[in-house]
Amino acid sequence: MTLPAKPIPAASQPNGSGASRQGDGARAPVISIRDLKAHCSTCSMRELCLPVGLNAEELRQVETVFGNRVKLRKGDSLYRAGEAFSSLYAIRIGSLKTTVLAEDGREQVSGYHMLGDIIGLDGIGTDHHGCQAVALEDTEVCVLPFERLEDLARNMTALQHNLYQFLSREISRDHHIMLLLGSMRAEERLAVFLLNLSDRYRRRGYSSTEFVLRMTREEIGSYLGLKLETVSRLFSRFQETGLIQVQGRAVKLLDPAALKQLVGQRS
Amino acid sequence: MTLPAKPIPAASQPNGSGASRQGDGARAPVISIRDLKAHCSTCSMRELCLPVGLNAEELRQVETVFGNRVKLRKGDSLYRAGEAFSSLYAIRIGSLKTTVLAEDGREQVSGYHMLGDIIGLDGIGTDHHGCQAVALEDTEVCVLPFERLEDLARNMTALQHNLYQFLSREISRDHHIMLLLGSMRAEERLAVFLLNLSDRYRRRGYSSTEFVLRMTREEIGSYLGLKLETVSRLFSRFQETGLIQVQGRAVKLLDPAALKQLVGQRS
DNA sequence: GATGCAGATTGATCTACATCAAACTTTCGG
DNA sequence: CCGAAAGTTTGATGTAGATCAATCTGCATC
Repeated sequence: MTLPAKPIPAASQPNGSGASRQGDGARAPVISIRDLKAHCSTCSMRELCLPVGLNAEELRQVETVFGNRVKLRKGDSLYRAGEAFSSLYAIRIGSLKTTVLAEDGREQVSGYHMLGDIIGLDGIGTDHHGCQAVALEDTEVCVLPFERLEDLARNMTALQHNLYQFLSREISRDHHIMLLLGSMRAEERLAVFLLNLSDRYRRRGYSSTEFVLRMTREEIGSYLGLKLETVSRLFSRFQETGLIQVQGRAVKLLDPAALKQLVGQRS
Repeated sequence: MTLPAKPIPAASQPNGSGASRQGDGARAPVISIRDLKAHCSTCSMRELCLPVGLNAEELRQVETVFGNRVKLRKGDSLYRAGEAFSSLYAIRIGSLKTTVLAEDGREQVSGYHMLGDIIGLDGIGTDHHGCQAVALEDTEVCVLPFERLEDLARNMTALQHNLYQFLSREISRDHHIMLLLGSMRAEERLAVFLLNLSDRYRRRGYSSTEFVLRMTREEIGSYLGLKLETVSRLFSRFQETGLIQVQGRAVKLLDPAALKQLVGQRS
């Protein structure tokens, strides 16, 4: 099931550039690249990430524990379902999808994660990753060895609490996706998806009305419990009715209010 | 939105008896009933619950923190969405459903919890409960004040780890429900539901093939993203094909293997 | 700049499940 | 023990979204 590890030429591409497509699903080795140690104090995601609310001295301590960074190219797996769990990962740059798979091989996108997000949380309970994490573009994550995180949390109330909060928020998010999957029409699902992205981009200081989707129609469909054709049709319909403007993966929300209103509407 | 609190006559009914139906959705006050303090050391759910793996001395400490017990009658709410969060709850006797609700009022069952389960985990992240918990029968829970739990966890590695694990496992469970809601046919969903119950009853020492459902067809449907009529038809069909035997809420699994095989099958 | 291929769009048709409807059964308060 | 209400079953019909299929578009590689 697991492809052989394939080393990545260290720091071959500054992230965000037009790095060459890899897309072979290679496993990303956890490599420490020169002095690319995590530096939370200067990280732009400081206020959204795990160390939120820590003071300078605490930040310094946390940095000593937050291990190396890992670079991923588009299509690389950060971890796979079933692998031994040892670390959480904080996304510094880029984005990943996580997918769960059923016994019969069916696969479903269970999450769409962007910078500042912590992933790998579902591995704590069983000591094995319960899903696969795949980079959707060139991506960089900080490695957070969980045992050391636990140790540190014991003497740092704020960090301890942040950890509980991150886990808990993931649960809340999942509950809302369950609501979406269980009781919303296709149209509503896509609207919720777009509004959620909009909100997350806004909180990260990016435009909340113009962004580029990192997932294919098929991946979005999988995430929303729909088929790719349905997703495509909905994008077209939303464009026709003046709600959005779409050009492939590039989306512009023209009328977010109307999009919001659409949620919770009868057919 | 919140109904006025309504006191419950203390310990009017030994649990499990034919306690009179209440069903008015009354709010259960957190009452401490005489000396009904939690006693993990003698609790039958010790091995499944939060204190799993603690030694005798640790257990003793935990007991001092695990507050009072609360009794609920069928239909009572343990907490409601939006209420301030302060405690987790460990189910001692009985069962509860949790429901999330969308802005437009739509409600969906997000969980079906039985003895040994810890509920309220989604409140940690926001300091407010994200869902409502309603007793499905006469039920008793232990109150675990979260702040004191956090304090205790700082000096008790095993408890700290258990807490993280419980949170993480809830995430894994939710991911699997997302998989179910997003990509399984109605038949498969009900089969997974029944097999999951079977497994949970087995691990609690009850029969894994004969049990009584505590939810209505409508609640089961809501949980599985189906309509009550569909659930009812599926029960009938499963009975016709000899997979199960149903009599209202009483279910007997006649062929669990076939039920398992059904999952992941094309139409 | 040509070529190949993954991804996207759009149309026609099918179907699993929802919806509407009616009868039946169980539960529970009085 | 009766009657109302809640819950369940079963049938007839409707429909949102799936499936099948064909074409189109963009972008990565040579």
